Amino acid sequence: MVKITDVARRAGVSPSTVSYVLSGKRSISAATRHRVEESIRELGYRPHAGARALASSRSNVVALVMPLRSGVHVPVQMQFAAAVVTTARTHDHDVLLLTQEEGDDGLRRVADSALVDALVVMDVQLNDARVPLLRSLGLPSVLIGFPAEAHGLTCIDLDFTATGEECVAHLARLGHRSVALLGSPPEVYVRDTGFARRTAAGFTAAARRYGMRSAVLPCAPGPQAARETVDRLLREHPDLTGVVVHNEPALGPLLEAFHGAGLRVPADLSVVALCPDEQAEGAAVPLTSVAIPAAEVGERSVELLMAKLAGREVPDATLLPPRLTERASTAPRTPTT
Amino acid sequence: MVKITDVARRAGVSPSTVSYVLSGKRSISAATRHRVEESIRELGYRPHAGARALASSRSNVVALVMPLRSGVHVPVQMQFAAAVVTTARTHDHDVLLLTQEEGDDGLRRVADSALVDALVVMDVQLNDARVPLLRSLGLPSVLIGFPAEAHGLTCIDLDFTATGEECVAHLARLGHRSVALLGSPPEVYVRDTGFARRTAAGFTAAARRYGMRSAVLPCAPGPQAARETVDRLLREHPDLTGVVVHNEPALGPLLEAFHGAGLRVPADLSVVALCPDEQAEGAAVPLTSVAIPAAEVGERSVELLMAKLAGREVPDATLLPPRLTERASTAPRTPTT
DNA sequence: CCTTCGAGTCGAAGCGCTTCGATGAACGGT
DNA sequence: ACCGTTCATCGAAGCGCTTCGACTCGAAGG
Repeated sequence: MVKITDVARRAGVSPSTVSYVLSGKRSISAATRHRVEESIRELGYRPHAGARALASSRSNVVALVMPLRSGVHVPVQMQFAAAVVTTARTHDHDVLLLTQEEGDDGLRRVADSALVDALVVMDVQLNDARVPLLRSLGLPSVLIGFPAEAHGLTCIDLDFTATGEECVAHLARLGHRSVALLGSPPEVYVRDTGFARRTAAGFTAAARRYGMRSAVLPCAPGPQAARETVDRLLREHPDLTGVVVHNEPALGPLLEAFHGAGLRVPADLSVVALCPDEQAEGAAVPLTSVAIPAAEVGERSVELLMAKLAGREVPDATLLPPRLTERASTAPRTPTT
Repeated sequence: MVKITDVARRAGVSPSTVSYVLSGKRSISAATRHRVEESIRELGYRPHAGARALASSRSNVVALVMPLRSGVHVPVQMQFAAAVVTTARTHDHDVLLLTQEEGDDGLRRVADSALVDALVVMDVQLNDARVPLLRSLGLPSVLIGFPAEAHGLTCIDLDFTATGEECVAHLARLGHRSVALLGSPPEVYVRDTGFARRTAAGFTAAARRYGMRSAVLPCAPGPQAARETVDRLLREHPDLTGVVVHNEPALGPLLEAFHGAGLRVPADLSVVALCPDEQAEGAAVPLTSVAIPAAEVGERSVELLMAKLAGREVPDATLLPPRLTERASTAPRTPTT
């Protein structure tokens, strides 16, 4: 194994000089830098990560805590993870993969043992048990999603309020006057996720602003539940011409239920979905949709982390603007006779 | 930060004794062990990972190299990754996530810098450029999949030969006499993956053994290609009653093409798929299938790695037996009039 | 011309842990 | 009673790196 003293000897300098060439923390003459860099290349030198971590109290590793078993759409998680790894690498950091399973202890372990020097925590819930822990850990962290009490934490997510608004705005532009949001099953609203509520709030507020009639209905997954939801929707809102679906697993069944009810998309009903692009593209009628910008979230979270590690101030909350992609499922309202 | 000397002082022993309690590498009296463990608990001591790595030249981290952008079914990859992380944790190791993108350099980097002490490499291709590198790296590694020249490497995968055989055996038991394997697009056979060929070999050998007529056809993805493949298949093998599909993306289109050709599954045609269970269950007619045992592969690969790290001998090749799950798409051959 | 300063470099002191050899103590065998 | 063993523990020497203070030298400032 080649070490820093080997490089130093070959370049005719002291080990500390080599270190300074590597870190750039002190000025080095061009000539010396050159010789050192040459020696490094020739010897194929790589600093020993452990030694470095010990001496500098920086491991250059960030932890990524993933919900490896959750209901979140898996390919989206993957995109996110890929973005985190890639971005971390551009900042000379590596990524340690932790699962939600290990829970609190896992976080504490990697933090206390100085295995990592920052954390990215995915899938944060409204009342996430890890939040107090993260506060006390003394390591920079970024949360994907917003807990109820986010003060002093750095959080990032799609701006679901704006997403709700944007979907309504799109339908408004197309002339729709009566719209509905089909959301998550009731328990989700109660239990954990802030985003369901935020979407609904944006949706409702925008509808009011545009002077549209609007409704918000929860929807359980499964064809049976979808049919019931659609029945109820059409009964209670016979003039409905636009819906927004914020419920990936129920999306397919709902579309079939619309079909079953004799509604053609988009002729009779315009549909906007909140779902991954693949899903939107794969539907029988390609769906106008807003996707979770997973790659962007991943990239930005690492960037926030790096900023914090560098001692820079970062905003507590980062909300990424929704991007609505128009596809075939939305059309101007056909004036009903 | 609490360190080993703090624990030692509190327990009234020397640091080395604490270390030996932790590692179990020397015998310690029950009384002393007890006092030390108590102190550790009370102080909340965690050894500094870097210091440990430096002193012991073991980082207790394994690298997982994932193809984060590839065509491999993503949820299956996830399952695999989850199993790797979980199993690694049971052996007191953590997992560093690398992407294929970083390529050779990434492997060399984490190896040379002693960031990790072993590697799990997914998605190994027949002529994988990383193979020579892995040989020269001097770290234990486990490959998921088999390269052309696997000598001296530890590889693990589903036993595709046995899988081909098992599918045929299943159809044979049901009385089928003429079967076909619909495989990957032609380029796959040529380019990279050994498993396509191995499945075909097992399939053909078993068919011969059972005295069945058999054919192997490649199949490109997409509805168009699927229809052409099915047309050709029925034309060339009019007596066909069973097919095995080893091509996840083409599976849906193929089923539709069968339907379009007037074939009912399983009444007219029995279908066995090689695909994830979710996909098999989600089909219109739930498919009899063999799944890649991702979780098992992940677990076993880490176990192999740990054995190698412990200096134990491990087999070069580990082939996991296929498990065929019967669902609705296969049925006894209905004797044609 | 002497001081001051900054740029460039070195030496040495750790960072927190593991591990090796050494040291006692206890113990059974003769 | 003595010796060889084994068991339990300690002290000290690193592991390979970073970093702090100190030093030198030439240029700039008075």
